[in-house]
Amino acid sequence: MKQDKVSADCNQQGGLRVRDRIFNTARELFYRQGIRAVGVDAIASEAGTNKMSFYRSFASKDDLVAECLRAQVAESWTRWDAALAPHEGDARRQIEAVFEMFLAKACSENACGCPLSNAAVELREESHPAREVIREHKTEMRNRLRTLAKQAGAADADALGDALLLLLEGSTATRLVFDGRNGPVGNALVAARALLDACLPPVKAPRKSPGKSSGRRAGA
Amino acid sequence: MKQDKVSADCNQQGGLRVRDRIFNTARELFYRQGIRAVGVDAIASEAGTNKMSFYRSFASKDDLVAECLRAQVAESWTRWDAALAPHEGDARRQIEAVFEMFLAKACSENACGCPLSNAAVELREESHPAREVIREHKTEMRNRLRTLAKQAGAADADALGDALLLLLEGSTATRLVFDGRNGPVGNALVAARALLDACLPPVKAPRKSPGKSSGRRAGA
DNA sequence: GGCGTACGTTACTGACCGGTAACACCCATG
DNA sequence: CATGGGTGTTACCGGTCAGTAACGTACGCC
Repeated sequence: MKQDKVSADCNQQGGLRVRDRIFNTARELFYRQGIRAVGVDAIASEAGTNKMSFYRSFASKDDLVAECLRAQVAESWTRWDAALAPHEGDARRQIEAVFEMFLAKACSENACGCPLSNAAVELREESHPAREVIREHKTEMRNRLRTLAKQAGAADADALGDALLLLLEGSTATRLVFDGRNGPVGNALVAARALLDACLPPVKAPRKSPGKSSGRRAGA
Repeated sequence: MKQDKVSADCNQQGGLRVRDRIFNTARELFYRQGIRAVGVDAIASEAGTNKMSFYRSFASKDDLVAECLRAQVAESWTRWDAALAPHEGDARRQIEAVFEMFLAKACSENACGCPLSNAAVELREESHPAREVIREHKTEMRNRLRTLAKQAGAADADALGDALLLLLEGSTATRLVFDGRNGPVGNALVAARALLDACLPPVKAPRKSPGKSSGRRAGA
């Protein structure tokens, strides 16, 4: 009756199918306002459609939530691998690179924590389909950091990997309270560097000029 | 009509007034299941009373939430001060003590994160009365850690304090996903010790035997 | 006894929630 | 032209939410 389809979507999602518009809108709203705070009606209307079309594309809200988190996981690993790639073979530099990438996201304007960790707070029922996604992702993250720590030559790689994970999780968590510029996340990178300096063996004859490997002040 | 008052409260809150029973029940339910997941009806009936008595004691659910968090803040600082007291004058030992206390709580069975941080995830509206409580508490925590770092002689005390805060926040946050025994929180203390060793000047003639100050493996 | 305080009980409001039914319409494909 | 898939529209369901009104009752205190 009133199918505009060219306008109506205030968000710039012109050519996308309804399902994708709903999906993108849901991810944004869930992240910004919280999962429980956003109803399917709000998602649908914000996506320029209605609730009926929502349920033609998704079996339930819970399913949509799980799928949004799965997409988040995939994007997260894409960024992760992209950060590692330029420093193949230098595990310590890879750790620093993944920290830089991660913290840049966490610090960015409008960031409000980790979508997965936030979902873990909001969705406590063990039966929720999102919980498996969350646990799997965090476990994988932990394993990857421990592996990197081992490759970097840490004596207790598991402890170092866990320490790095705690710094990362703390960084995203504090962003729900503190500013991105003046908050404690601004010191996460120097903390990681200090930890790496303390737990890793001294640099063993790198190929390049050995004096400037860890750029800024490494003392704190 | 049916006022039992001696039984009816399955939880052992026999002699307490209705207001206190509601308050305690609400804190427990909010923490365990999440704030948005718990309605006033559930709180009232779990406290052995009804919704009408709820609204005779509290102006609104949001008010109750804020008051629960304020109580959490007060208890938190009580534990904090109790942890510091035995080591007056030894700031580094105080930091370790507060970490031990904090992590013991975070690791304990049935722990599921920090009530304040969890509330920050669930209650995103800036106007919510809980947000001020949360921000104030986390800021105070940051300041105290920075002060302790300075007293311990850190060159960059602000950075060290922030690093410690990130470790603490990460520890509570990961407890919503990982087990208390096998999770990364188990390595938070060694991480903190490594950080302290790296950022603090070497021990300057302590009174006691200097060889065993940092008990376990300090190298991480 | 009178009275006030604290509390229980029932019933209700209006809003919102997740989810569904039925129907109309556009448009591409055959 | 006919068909069918994708979509918009309206109306509805049962349930839950936060919050309120009105009334009844137990008990302590003067």
